[in-house]
Amino acid sequence: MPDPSNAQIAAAFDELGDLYELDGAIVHRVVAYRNAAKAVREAPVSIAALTREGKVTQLPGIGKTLEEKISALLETGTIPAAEKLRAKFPPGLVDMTRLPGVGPKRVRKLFDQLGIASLDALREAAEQQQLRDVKGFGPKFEETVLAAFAAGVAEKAAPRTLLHRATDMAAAIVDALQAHPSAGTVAVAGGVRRLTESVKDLDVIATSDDPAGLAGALGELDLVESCSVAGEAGARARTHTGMPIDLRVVAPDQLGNLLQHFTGSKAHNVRLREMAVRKGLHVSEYGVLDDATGTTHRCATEEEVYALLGLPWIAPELREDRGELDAGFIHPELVTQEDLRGDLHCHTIASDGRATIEGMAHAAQARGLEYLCITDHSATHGFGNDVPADELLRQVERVREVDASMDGFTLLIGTETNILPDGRPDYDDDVLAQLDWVVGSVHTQFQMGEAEMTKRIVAALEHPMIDCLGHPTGRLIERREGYTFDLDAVLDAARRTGSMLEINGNPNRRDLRETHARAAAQAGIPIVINSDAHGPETLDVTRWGVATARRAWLTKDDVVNTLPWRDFAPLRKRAR
DNA sequence: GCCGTTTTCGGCCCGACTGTTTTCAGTCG
Repeated sequence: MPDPSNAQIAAAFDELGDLYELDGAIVHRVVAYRNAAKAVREAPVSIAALTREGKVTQLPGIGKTLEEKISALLETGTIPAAEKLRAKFPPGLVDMTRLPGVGPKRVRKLFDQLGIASLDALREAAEQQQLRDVKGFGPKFEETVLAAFAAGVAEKAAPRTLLHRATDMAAAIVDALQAHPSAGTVAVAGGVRRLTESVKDLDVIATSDDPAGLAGALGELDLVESCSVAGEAGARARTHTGMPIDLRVVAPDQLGNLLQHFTGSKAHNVRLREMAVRKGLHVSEYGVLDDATGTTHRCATEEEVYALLGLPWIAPELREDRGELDAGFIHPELVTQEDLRGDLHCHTIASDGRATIEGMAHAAQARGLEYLCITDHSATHGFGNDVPADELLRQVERVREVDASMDGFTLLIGTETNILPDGRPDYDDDVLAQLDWVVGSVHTQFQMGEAEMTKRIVAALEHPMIDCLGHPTGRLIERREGYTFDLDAVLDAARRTGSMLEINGNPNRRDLRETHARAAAQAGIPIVINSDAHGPETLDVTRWGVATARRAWLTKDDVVNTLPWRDFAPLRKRAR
C-alpha cells in the first residue's frame, strides 16, 4: 500500500471536519481539522514521511491527536473515527451543505426529524412543503432550497475562475466605476489582489460621495448580468459568466481598514486579529478598536492598520498565514516582472507555435527583454510539427542568423525535449550539446506511479545536457492534478546535479506551484520564470509566473533569469 | 483539537444578513 499523499491526508481531515460538524462538535474542534487540512495541503514535504519520523507535530496545527490519526491512516489505510462517523451520517448529508443557507446544523435537524439524507430527498421534501413542519424552518427556507436547485447549485461545486480572466474582469469593473462622477478611490481586493491561482468571486472596494449611485452603476455594466442589494454600503452582483461581484463603499478615512479586510486571506485575517486581541485591540473592516481607550482608530491606508499592530505593511501575495505574521518576520524584497531580463522557453512555427523565429525575437526585444531562447518541442510527436534532429540543427543555423541581425539582443537556441518514460531526452547527446539551453519536460504517460515518475524525473535531472525541468508537475489549475512524484527526491536531485527548475508562467499552469517553488528556493535551487509562449502575445504571461514566485516569497536573487545572459550562462549545468 | 509574554486549562476574529424569531441561531464571507 503506497503512502497517502498530502492531498489525500488533507482530504481526510476535511472530511473529518465535516463529519464532526454534523456530529455537533464545537466549532473550534471543526476549525482545528480544517486548519490541519490546510497545513497538510500546503506542506512542501511528505506528511507521511514526516509522521514516520515522529516529527509531524512540528507542523503548526498538528497535535498529538491528529498525529495518531495520520499514523492510523498510514498503517491501516483508514481512520477509525471517520469509519464510525460515516456509519452514522450518510454521505448525502455533506452534499446538502453545499446549498446556500443550508449548513450542518440544519442538515442534522432535517436528518434527525425527517430522515432526509440526500439532495434528492431534500428537494422532494421542499416541493411537498414538508420542511416547514420542523421547528425553526419555514416557507422561506423551502423557497431558498428550491431556488438553489433551480439554479443548478446542487449539481456541482461553485466554479473558480483563473486569475488572468478574473484580473481582466476586475480591471474592466474598476475602470468603469472609476469613470463614475461620484467615484473617489476604486480598488480590487480579495484573491485577485493576492494573485491567487483562481478566485471564486471579485471583491471591489471604493470611496464615493454618492455610494448608492456608484452601487447602482455596477448594475449597469455590460458584463454584469444581475445586481442585488445595491445600497449605501455597496452592492452584490453577478457577471454573465456567473462570477459573484462584491462591491463595498466606505468613507475615505476607513479605506485602509476595508482594503485590509477584503484582501484577506481569511487565514491571515484570523491570525492577525488573534494577535491583535492579545494586545487589547480588535480589528474589523471599520477600524481598530483599542480596549484601553475605548476608541476606534480609522485608517485611511493599510500601512496604518499594520502599524497599529506593530507590523510592517505586508504584500498581499504573502497574506496566507504562511509565516508572514510570525515573530521575526522580515519582509522579503519580492521579485517583479521588470526584474526579468530573459525568457528561456518559447515556441515557433517549427513546432506548435504561431510565429516565426524573427517574430518571437523582435516581440521579446520590444517587451524589454535582453535575451530569448527558442525551445521548440522535440522529436517525438504530439505537438504540431515534429522537429527531428536534422531539422533542429537547421533551426540552430536560422537562430544564429537572426541573432547576428539583432542589436542589443541575444537570441538563443534550445529545445523543450520530451523526457521519455525512462528519463532520457529524445535527442542524442551530440545534438543537445550544440544547443545553448535545454528544457526537459514530461508530456506523456502521466499515469505512472509515484516511485516510477520520481525515478524518471531524477534520471532526467541527472542528464548532463538537461539544464532545466519544465512545468515540473504537469498540473493544470482547476483541471488536472498533475503527476505525482516525491518532491523531496526531485529537489535533492536538482540541487545535487545543478539543475534549474521552471516556474511556467502559463496562467493555466503556474508550475512549479507556489508552495513547491518556495521549498525549491529554500533548498537553494535556481528558479527560472518562463513564458512557454506559443506566440508573441503570450510572452507577457511571465507576469503570472512572477505572481507565483511572489507568493512563494521569492526575491530577485532566487530567480536566475533576472541576471543578464553573460551571468546566467555560466550557471547552466553544461557550462559548469 | 490546538496552543501557551494566559503554558497543561480555558480560551480560540469580527460583522452582516436571514428567517423565524419574542431575543436569536445559523450561515456566510
